[in-house]
Amino acid sequence: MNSNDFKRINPYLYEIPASYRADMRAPARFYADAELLRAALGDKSLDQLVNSATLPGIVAYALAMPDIHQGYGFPIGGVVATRVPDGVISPGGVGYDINCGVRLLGTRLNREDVAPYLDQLATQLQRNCPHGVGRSGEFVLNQKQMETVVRQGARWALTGGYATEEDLERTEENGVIAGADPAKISARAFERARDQLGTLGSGNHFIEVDVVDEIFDETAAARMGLVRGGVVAQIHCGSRGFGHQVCTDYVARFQRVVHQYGIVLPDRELVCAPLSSPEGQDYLAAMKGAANYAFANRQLLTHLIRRSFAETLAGAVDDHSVYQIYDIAHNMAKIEEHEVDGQRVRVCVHRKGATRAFGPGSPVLPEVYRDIGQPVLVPGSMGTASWVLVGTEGSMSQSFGSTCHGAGRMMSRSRAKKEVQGGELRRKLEDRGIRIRAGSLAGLAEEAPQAYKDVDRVIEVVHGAGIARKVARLVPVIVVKG
DNA sequence: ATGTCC
Repeated sequence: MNSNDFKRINPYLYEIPASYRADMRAPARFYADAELLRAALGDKSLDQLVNSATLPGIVAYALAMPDIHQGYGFPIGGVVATRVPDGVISPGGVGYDINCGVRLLGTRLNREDVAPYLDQLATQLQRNCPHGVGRSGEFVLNQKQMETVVRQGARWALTGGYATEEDLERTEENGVIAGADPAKISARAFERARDQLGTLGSGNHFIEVDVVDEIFDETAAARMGLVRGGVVAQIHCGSRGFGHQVCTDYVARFQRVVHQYGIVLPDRELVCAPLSSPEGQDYLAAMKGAANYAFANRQLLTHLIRRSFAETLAGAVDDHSVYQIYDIAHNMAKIEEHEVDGQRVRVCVHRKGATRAFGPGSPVLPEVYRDIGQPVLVPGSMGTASWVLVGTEGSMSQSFGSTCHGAGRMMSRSRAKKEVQGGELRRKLEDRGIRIRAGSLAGLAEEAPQAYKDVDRVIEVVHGAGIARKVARLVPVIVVKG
């Protein structure tokens, strides 16, 4: 594949026609500029995008966001909507980290308030928030409690005083997706995850403290309590070993039956089952359970962040309270209604490394955000900016209410580890005034900013294409990683 | 992403 295979629809959108390959059931569209197109041609992600356009029941087109990169079967940064009930659902279209997502927390503090306490705050955050591969935390659940988390998501955390009603209201789906069924989740998944709630994990997961660097939409920013120089905190993590095991289990189960449904796959990793099949329905119920676990996980991390702010700042500042701005998923499949060619259609929207971005007026948004559109949280690579956006009418009409999710990896983990020295990277970031707390220097090297695309460029594309609108740009002052 | 191979 090369750039000649693409038709340029507008300055921010390319298309591969369905005639490109005989097995495509729809065209493939890629939101990008010339440089991001060149970057994406460096791995298999665009071939994976074309593969995803062969799925039975696909509606309109397969979509790729500007931060696309290679994933399991599907590209990370892909959006595929399949028709209900005759389309398919694919675990690879969701990803191994089910409901990996981002939570943004606000404070009443500004940069000057926290400046003297940044080292102490960084240390407390690292101490309080368990991090690293396989790491367990202080919340150890029995089977019954786990099943409650599966059914209730972040709402489960109300009972222990780890959540407020406002936190839940300001979470996608109010922090709980209906229809989760613990009976569809394996004993092994439960065993792996019962001591992992309220833990960060590793890889690109992080907790950050950021300062608002620039405001682009005063009205929307004010609604979220964002002011220039204001301090916010960000959580990026997912469902830990729980979602991973659910995905593993269902990929194996789907592989055993996919041939029975007469589905021909260009890549084994694209394995799927009809939405109406027992396998499809069971996966959906299990995936919802893992998604609810992830919402609960980010909720408990919120509790630990509040504890860290209190321990560091109580008595030192007037108000150290931490409130929820929003929490979004970027690895999920959801049944939604969208308008396609003037018709309302029910579809299963697979968003893998893509964020829901519902526009103004959507009834699923909390009242405080209904007229500005859904907040969209886009973390950049380590040490670079992160963005707050809102969903638009354009995302609703063009991209099944979806937009990008991050900077997008450009260099493999192994290459980054070879080319980047973790200790040196940490020094460089610390020299720029960013407090780094990293569990592993090798892990830090894998997340080096040079291994990622330029998040500001990614944002220019989605903003320019109209599938999200800029609200605020954030820059980090503390980064905590596994 | 992931008890980075039950």
